[in-house]
Amino acid sequence: MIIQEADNEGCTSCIYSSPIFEGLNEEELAFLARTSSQGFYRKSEVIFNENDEIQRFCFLKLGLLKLSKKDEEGKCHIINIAKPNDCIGLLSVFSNTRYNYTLTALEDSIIYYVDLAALKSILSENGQFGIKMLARISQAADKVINTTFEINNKNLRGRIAYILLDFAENIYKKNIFESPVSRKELGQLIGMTTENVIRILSEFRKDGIIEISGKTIKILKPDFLHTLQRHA
Amino acid sequence: MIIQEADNEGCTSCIYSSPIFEGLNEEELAFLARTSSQGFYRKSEVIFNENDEIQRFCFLKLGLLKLSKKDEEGKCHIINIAKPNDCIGLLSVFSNTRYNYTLTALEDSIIYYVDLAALKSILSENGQFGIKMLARISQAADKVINTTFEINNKNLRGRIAYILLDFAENIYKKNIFESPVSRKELGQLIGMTTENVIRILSEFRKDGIIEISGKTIKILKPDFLHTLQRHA
DNA sequence: CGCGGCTTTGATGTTCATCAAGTAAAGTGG
DNA sequence: CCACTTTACTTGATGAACATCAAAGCCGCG
Repeated sequence: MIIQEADNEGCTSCIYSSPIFEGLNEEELAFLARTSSQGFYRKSEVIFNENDEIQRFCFLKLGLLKLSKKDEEGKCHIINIAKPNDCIGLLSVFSNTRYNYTLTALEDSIIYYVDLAALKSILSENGQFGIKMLARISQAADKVINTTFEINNKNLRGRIAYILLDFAENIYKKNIFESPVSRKELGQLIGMTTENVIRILSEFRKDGIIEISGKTIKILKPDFLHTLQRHA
Repeated sequence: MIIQEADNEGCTSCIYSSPIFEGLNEEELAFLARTSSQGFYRKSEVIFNENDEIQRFCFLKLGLLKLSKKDEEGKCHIINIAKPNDCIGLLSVFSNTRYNYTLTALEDSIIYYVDLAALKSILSENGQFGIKMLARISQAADKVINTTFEINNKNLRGRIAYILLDFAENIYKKNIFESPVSRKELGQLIGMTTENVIRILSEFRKDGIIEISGKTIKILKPDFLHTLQRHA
């Protein structure tokens, strides 16, 4: 990982252009930019670990990340996949001093860091900005809770259908894409064993619902997946 | 349900004494109190429904509530149980215009309502208060996410152990208590069928781990439940 | 007092995890 | 760059855990 200081090219302008900081005035933006930095991470690099101390507020500029957590038996579960402009660890930043989750890059990623104290100082002066942050945090939490809810109420076929559609519709906006995660990680994401992920993907392939070649997945019958997902 | 206006006895002082509004000055508290009201609900009364419009910020003064949601097949799931001073629907208030969940009283309950616009106006002026709200919302979300996570990773025995300990340790702070929910609701809360809830409770009773008489549950061997909960 | 919902127990069946075993791919060190 | 090791992927067979179905007693409520 490489960290660049704030004054280098790119970083300042990214604070300025981020939708997260929309509504802040020139002075506030400049103040934030002075305490900010950016990190470049390669695919599969760990950005922070469960239980690491929270020092900075961070958000994803480019790439794709996974938020994961180990259960009592040491088995890993993926809580969420973060897309650009998602505030990462949003759920812990204001309430905890340590992360509840481990953050790992699924693709090469760029992350912007803002000093927490600086952010809080802006927040304490600018209530409107605070309200926006409340909305943002609230939405992020809702999303995690809802996704978990939906996945839990589906059988295995429904879960695979759900996640394939999620990738196609929300992340890649295309019916053909490279899966950002391995079969094993897919299992960790939707709560099933690797073997069953593979079995059901194969089944969908044989049934002509999808095409698979390695990590590339093409959805041939999205409507069919929608039905599966809804009913199961 | 009965709604009392702000100026009646009790309500104003409750805004003043609530930990949620700690740190607000006299003027701010008075402003909030002017737009506030309280509602009394009987056990099993519905306070709001999934998809109702959000008009007010509310928090539980006294009693116990359940937050529930129906899945696509119409099956009900309990997302969370709210205790006094929990901000209710906290997860939707700042991001949505409608509730994601249905709120129902599990015991006779008193709820305080604060006008959302009034709250936002305070928030926009008082950034420190906003930061506290961020922490609070963040904590509430964390709690829901963590609980769901833990329950999902346990087998049925572990889930029953978990929820019995949760009631005993976090809600009633006693090893003997009246279950606030029916067997059916227990199932909805920890994701299992009513039949299996009953089966496992009976098993625990036969094994001398608990005593049951109707809704009254006495935990005889809490250590045993802790072990069960951890390992399964 | 009778009806509907809650509770309980037993029998049955399905879904899914686990185990096993083999191939392919990807990373590692000499 | 090749041998080696590890990790990912795949398929099949088995068994356990859990849901579903059925039936009967219980309780509260109108």
